[in-house]
Amino acid sequence: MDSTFFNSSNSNSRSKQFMSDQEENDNTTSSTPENSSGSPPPPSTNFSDFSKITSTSSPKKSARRAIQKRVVSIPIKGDNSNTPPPSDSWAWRKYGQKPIKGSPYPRGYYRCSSSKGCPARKQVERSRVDPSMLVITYSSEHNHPWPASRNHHNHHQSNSSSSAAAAAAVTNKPGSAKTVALEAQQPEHQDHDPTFADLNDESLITHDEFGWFADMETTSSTVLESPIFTESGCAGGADSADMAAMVFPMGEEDESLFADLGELPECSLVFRHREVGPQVQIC
DNA sequence: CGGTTTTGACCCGCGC
DNA sequence: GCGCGGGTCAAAACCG
Repeated sequence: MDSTFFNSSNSNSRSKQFMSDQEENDNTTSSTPENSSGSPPPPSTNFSDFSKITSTSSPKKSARRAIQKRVVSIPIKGDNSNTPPPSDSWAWRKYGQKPIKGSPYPRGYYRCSSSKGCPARKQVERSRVDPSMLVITYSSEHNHPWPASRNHHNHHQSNSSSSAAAAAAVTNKPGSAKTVALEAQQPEHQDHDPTFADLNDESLITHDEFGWFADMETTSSTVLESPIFTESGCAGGADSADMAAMVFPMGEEDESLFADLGELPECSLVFRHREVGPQVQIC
């Protein structure tokens, strides 16, 4: 099914691909001139998970292909240990689950099934620091198009994807909020990649290739009242700057997008890579 | 019947 | 060099 996706990487480096990509991504996203210059290590707060992804750098990895990632942290109402991942309008197929050391909760691995060859993947896990937080990491290759119609897929998956349906149910829980951290990855030599640059500007993230990314961002752009963010973001203040994440309010357009998402909670927090420090908004 | 989930095994990078 | 941890594969089971 996803043969196309996997064909992009050799069997020998299947796992490496993703791992290295993350690292590359980290490198890329955290190496922006503004950020790299004396940027302190990520806060060792609830964002520990994000830190690994957004701040860690691994220069040794050569550029291969761009991988964009977004990390979404969603406060979950209730503390069900079997909380399914929130729906994000795309169909996801779970392809693995692994217990994470240091965390009583396993991490689920999902692959986009909205369309053949969909390179997107996401990891869903409970925050080890705050079990009430669900951390979702979205990732996709830079040059791979994202399913054009999320709405369509969303509806579609509702019928065929139990996980998606379940996820929606979860996110529909009133009072729940989401924290979203997204990050993008790209080859080292593409520091100025226009597309990637867009990632630093929510208003421009609308390219087809990154339509999903833009959508994701928008989708997760709702503000949120995140314990995590409250602690490290608000309290942390400066140290959260290197988190390369920021929060931005959800505008009407965002809401429109959210409309079709439905499953997203009233509040969500978005972390983005940007030279600007994170912003915190509480709804 | 097609697609998804579950779960054990395998692979690989990293740290010691 | 070895062990650990994380990510993915693949087969079987499950579900609508």
